[in-house]
Amino acid sequence: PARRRASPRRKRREGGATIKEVAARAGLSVATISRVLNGKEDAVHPKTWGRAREAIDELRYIPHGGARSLSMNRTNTVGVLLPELHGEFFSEVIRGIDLAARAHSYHLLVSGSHNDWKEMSAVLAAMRGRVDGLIVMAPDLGSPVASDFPGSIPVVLMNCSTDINDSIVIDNYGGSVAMMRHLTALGHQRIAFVKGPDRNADAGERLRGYRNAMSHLGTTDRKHLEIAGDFSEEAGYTAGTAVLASSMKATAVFAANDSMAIGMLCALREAGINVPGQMAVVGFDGIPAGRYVYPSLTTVNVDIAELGRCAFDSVVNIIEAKKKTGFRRQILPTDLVIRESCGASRTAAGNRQQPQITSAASGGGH
Amino acid sequence: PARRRASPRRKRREGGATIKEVAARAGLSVATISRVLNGKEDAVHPKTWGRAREAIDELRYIPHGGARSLSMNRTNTVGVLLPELHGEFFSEVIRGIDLAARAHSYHLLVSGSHNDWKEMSAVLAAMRGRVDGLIVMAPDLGSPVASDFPGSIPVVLMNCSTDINDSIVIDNYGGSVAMMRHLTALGHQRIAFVKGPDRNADAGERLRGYRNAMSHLGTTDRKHLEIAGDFSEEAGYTAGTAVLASSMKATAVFAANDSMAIGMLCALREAGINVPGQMAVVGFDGIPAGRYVYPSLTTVNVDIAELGRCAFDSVVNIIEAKKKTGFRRQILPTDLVIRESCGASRTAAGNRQQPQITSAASGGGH
DNA sequence: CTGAAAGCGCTTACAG
DNA sequence: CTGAAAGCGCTTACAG
Repeated sequence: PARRRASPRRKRREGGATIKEVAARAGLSVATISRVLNGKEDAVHPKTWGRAREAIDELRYIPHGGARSLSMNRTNTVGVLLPELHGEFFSEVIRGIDLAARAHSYHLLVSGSHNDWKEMSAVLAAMRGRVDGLIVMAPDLGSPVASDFPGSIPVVLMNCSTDINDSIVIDNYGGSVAMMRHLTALGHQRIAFVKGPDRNADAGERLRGYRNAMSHLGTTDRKHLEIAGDFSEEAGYTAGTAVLASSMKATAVFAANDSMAIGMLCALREAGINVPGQMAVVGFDGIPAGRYVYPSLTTVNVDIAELGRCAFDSVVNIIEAKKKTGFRRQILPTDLVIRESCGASRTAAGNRQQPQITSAASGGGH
Repeated sequence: PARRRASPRRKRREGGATIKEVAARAGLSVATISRVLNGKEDAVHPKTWGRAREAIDELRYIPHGGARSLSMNRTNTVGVLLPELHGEFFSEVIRGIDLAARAHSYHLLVSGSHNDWKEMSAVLAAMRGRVDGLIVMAPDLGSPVASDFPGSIPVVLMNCSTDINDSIVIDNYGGSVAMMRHLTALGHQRIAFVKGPDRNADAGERLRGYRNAMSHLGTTDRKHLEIAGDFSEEAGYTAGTAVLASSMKATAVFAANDSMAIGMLCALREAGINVPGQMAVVGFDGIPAGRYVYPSLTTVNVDIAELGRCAFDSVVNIIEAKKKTGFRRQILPTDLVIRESCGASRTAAGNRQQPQITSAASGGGH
C-alpha cells in the first residue's frame, strides 16, 4: 500500500486557524502551543511563551472545542432533557440550571422530549460523546430504566426517581398537606381537587397529600370531589364548570397546579361566582402568572430555579468526584404563598391592594 | 525513540463500547462497522451486515457523537445565545428554535449572555468547534462586530442586525405605528409612552413609531409624555405613578412592552384609576400573562416562536447550502390584539367576559 | 464488498 | 524547557 499521497485527503476546514498553523507561524511545536493555550506557565520558557502568544493573536486563533473534548475525554457540557422547553415552569428550571452551569463553566445541551419515549431515547443516544452528564426530567414516563442512559454516564433525575440514579424531587406531598391544612384552618371541609395527568409523578404525590388530608375530615363520598385534569389551563376551566354543576357543594378547590387554578378562576368568573367569597381557589407551583390573575392566586410555591440549580450541582458532583457514594435523593421544600384567592388575606379580592411587583425584573420583555 | 509501549498510554474511557470493540467482536473492520452504522446498505454484503448488527446490539453500542463530529467536520448542533434564558419572551423563542431544530435533527447548545460583552465573547469562543452555526440575540449591545464570531461560521442575528450578517427582526416600527393608529382612532390624543432600555434596538424602533405617530397629532410638549423605562415590571409601575403625577393629563399609555404595561396596570389599580375607563393601557409583545391580567391587556402581538423558527431555518440554510448569496434580512410582522385594557372591546372591564383560555396547553405546570 | 490507514484538531506521557 | 508521536473515536478515499 502506498504510504504517501500527493495531495491531502481532506479539504481544509473553512473555519478558523488550527493549532498546527499557529505552531508553524511561531516556529514551535504544537505541543508548546498547546501548553501556553492551557496556561502551563512553568512548562514553557517566558521567551517562547511570548512568541507563541504572538502567533496565536496574529492568527486570531480560537481552539476547537470538539477536538479538545475528544482528546481530553471531557466535554464540559451537561445535557438537559425536559418534557418541554417552554412554559413558565420549564423556563425557570432552565434558568436555574444555566445559573449553576455558568458558575462551573459548563455548557448546556438542551432538548425537549415531548413526553415521548422514542424521542427521549433518540436524544439520549445522540448525546453520547457530547456531554459529561445528564439532567433528565420525565415525570410522565414512569421510571426511566438504566439502560436508557448511554454508557455509565452520570445522570440526575428531576421530578421522578429510580433506585439506581441520583434524583431531586419537589416535596409535593408535604406541600399538598400544608395547603390542605391551610384550607381546613379557614373552615373548609368540602374541598374539591383537580388532578394532574394520570401517570405524572408530581401529580400523584399532590393527590396523595390531598387524599390523606381529606381522610381526616370524614367527608363522605369524598371521591366525588376529585376531578380529572391534565395540568393545562383548559382542564382547569372544564373542571370549573364541573365543580359548579356538581352536587357536592364544594367551598374550595385545590388545583394540582397553577395553570389549572387559573383556568378555574376564568370559569368561575364567567359564571359570576365570587372568589374567594363564594369559592376559594388554590394552586401549586408558584408560577409568575399567579400574581397577575384576579384575584391573585394562593399557591404552594416551589423554588423552581433552585430545583434546576440543585440538579446541576448534583451532576457536577458526580462528574468531578468520581467516587460513587451511592445514590442521593434530594427533596426540595415548598412553601405556602397566601394571596387573595383563598380568602385568608386581609386584602380580600375587590379591595385596594398592594402592587404585586416582582422583585427581580421578571422577564423584562426581552 | 521507542516505537511501542508495553501499556496503552491512556486509560480506557469509562463510557460505553467503541467502534473498535464492536469490530473486534464481529470479526470485521471498523470501516465496515462504520458503514452499517451509517446505513450504507449497498456497500456492505447482507451477511456481513447481519454480523455487524449483531455485535452492535450485543455490546449495546452507541456511537460517540463528539468523535463523529470531529471526523465529519459537522456537529449537527446550533449554538443559541440569548440575553437571558428565562422569561416568557425567551422561553417562547427557545421553543420556536427547538421545534425547528427537532425537525432538522439538530441539537441546541444554549447560553445566556446576560447582556455582558465579555460573557458573550467567551461563550462564542467556547462554541467554536462545537456548533455548525450560531443564532445570536443581543439587542442591548449595539451591533456585534464580525470579529466576535469565531472563524467564518454561519450566524444569524435576532432583534438586531449588521451589514455582514443574516438577521431577523420584529416589525417593531410597524407594530408601534399600528397601535398608535388604533389609539388615536379611539379618540386619544395625549398618549404617554413608557420607553424601553436606552440602547435596546427593539425599544428604539417602538419609540420611533410612537414619535412618528405623535408628530402627526400636533400635541405640544409631547416630549413630556415620554417616560423612562427598562422593560421591567417595576419600571412600568414607577412609570404609572409618574403618569398620574404628571401635569400632562394623558388619557392613554403605550408601554414599550407587556411587562411594563402590567406594572402600569398595578400602579393604576392601586391608585383607584379605572382602566380603561379613566385611562387606556396597551403593551407590546403578546406575552401570555397579558391574557390573565385584569383588565386583559391590549397589545401588539409578536409570534415569538415563529421568530425562533425563522432564525433557525436561516442558519440551517446557510449551513447546508454553502453558497453565500449575500445577507438576508427578514422582518417578522406583528398584529394588534385588542382586549379590554384599551377600552375598544365591547366587553369592557368589569363586565362578564369570555374566558381567556389558551388554545394550546400553555405551559401546563410541567 | 472489505480493510488498512490517514485524517479531523487537539492533549499529554515520554524522551531528551 | 521542548518536540515527536500516540491517542481520543470516528469517517472515508484508496486499493484491492
